[in-house]
Amino acid sequence: MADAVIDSKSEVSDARDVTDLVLQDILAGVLLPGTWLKQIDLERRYKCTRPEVRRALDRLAQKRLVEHVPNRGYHVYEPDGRRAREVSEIRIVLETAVAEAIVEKASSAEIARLRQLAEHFDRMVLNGTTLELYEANLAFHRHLLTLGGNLELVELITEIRQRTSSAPVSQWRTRARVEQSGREHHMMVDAIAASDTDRLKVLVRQHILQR
Amino acid sequence: MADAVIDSKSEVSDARDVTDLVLQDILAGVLLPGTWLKQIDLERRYKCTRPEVRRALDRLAQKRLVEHVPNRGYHVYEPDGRRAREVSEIRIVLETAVAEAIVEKASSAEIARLRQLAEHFDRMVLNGTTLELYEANLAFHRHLLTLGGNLELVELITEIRQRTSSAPVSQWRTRARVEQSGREHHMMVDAIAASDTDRLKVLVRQHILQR
DNA sequence: GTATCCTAAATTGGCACCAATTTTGGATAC
DNA sequence: GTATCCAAAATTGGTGCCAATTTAGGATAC
Repeated sequence: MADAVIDSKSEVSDARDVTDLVLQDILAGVLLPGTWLKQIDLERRYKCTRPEVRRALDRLAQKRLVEHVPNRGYHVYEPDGRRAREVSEIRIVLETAVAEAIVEKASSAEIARLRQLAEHFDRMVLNGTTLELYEANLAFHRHLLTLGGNLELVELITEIRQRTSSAPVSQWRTRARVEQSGREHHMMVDAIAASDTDRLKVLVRQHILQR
Repeated sequence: MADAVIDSKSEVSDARDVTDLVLQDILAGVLLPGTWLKQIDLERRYKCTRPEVRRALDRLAQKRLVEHVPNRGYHVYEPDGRRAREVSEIRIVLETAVAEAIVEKASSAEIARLRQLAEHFDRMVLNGTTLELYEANLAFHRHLLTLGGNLELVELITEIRQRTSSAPVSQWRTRARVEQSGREHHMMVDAIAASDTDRLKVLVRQHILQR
């Protein structure tokens, strides 16, 4: 992807994978749950070819973000309360489990970096798009988990995070809630700096549940 | 260089998805790590079309069981010690976490069913193929996890189990080890029947690590 | 006026062909 | 004898076309 960044012509869309573009539009709430993703529309919307569209849809179906109905097409999954709850449970188990390793291994330099990312999130709350906010949040949490030392876990959580974010707009709509998220980020960094594992665990649990 | 072995006899049914067939051959050790999966070979081996092969390869690449090198093709991933260790860690965290729920919710009927599956595994140790043994093991663990009540977790663990089973043959080679697995299954069922959560957790941890 | 059937448009999904890139084998130069 | 370069073969990956299936619209019967 590094070489693709240099090539910033008229549109970024040619360089990045179509799958990510559709994914982001689903996460951003542009493509609402239940919407039928007609291949001809996606083809035009993302300026790409038919096979690319099909591959993207197949990948999203594998990730279970869209459902495939043979000879009918693909449509965005409806939000599933049970699934969302179960994914939250899984995230709590995994993310509180790494809390110990994080407190143990975090150097002051890495804590400073984490603080930077928390501040970047705050800035995006004030003057950033929904997508930028989403990515700032993701960056913070990815770096947080990276401190645990289990890279496979970082990827896994990043993956399952996308799994139930079918209605991020409604979840992130209220400004108060987003600002609360920002404060919690800083509290987590504080807990790490203070080597307070138990507090970090409580914060992580709350942070996942409150959304 | 060792190319994909062409064996036109092993075709069983057109009904199943090609992706699963390739997946099973990788898990069974028929397609060894490092093997280049030439599209023309797969096409003939599984009696399917070129697009089907491509979709299967793309899906396996998403699951990170094969690596895609542009204009070169797809090859089976080499076993990665670090990754295997990290996946084991994740599995321990997740599977010990559901231990409580399992002990709490398991009815006598479901415990009996679990016992059946453990016994089925034992039979496959004696007179079953590597694949049948693998599936009997999977069936036991899936039912075990199902008792926890978090269906999303069942799917997730099933998924990450496949993620590092690139060398199941070497892992499962010794009969003594497989028989030990069978005994551990029964010990786990015993612990559930006795409502001994802590013992179940210890057993689960050992079971994951010993492989 | 309503329900049913039938025809036509639209969409999906598979198939075959072709261009682009890489690898292999051999010939040539040193 | 060894290394380098070039040409031919093979493989990947994209494009366009067409068949199969579904849906929408309208005509007909009751």
